[in-house]
Amino acid sequence: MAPRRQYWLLKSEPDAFSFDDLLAAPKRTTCWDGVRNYQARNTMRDDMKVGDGVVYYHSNAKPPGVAGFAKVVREGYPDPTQFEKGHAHEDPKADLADPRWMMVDIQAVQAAERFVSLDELRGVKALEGMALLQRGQRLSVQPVSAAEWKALARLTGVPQAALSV
DNA sequence: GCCAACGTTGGC
DNA sequence: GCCAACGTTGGC
Repeated sequence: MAPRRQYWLLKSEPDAFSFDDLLAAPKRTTCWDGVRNYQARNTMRDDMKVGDGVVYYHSNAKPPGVAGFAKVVREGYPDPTQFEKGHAHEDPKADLADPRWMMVDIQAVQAAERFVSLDELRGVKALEGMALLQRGQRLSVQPVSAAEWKALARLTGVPQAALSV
């Protein structure tokens, strides 16, 4: 039996790497490096599987919101930037033999037909319980339920079929 | 630029 | 192991 597909939300600052940047990337794919939070690391290392759906969220944007959808194309592996001398994400305590920070690769699937702002998300009943909308939630990698995924597809004007990759 | 919320660090 | 100080996130 095929494992059940799961869904995740990844935050990115569009000034640094927007959904359009992902669409323009080779194979519309990027590695999700730079995450330096243990909970987010654990999710990428243990839980994100090839084929899982990814909601691409623009944070620190005007306005913040959902810009598109992607999928996981490679499961957790060491983030090389932790070992790069002078790199902004270098971690001097990281051990080559036992890397501390992990990342996944994601590939763009479909841009939102309509960008849906955080403000609008907050008004949607079906999204009440969404991790993103909980007070004090700052994680850059978060779970999304199947029901939330469906609601987000509807809100962004993207047919379910386009996302059932 | 402000600041609330939260995570990490390091002295003890 | 506590907890104050500090750093970061991210909406506003």
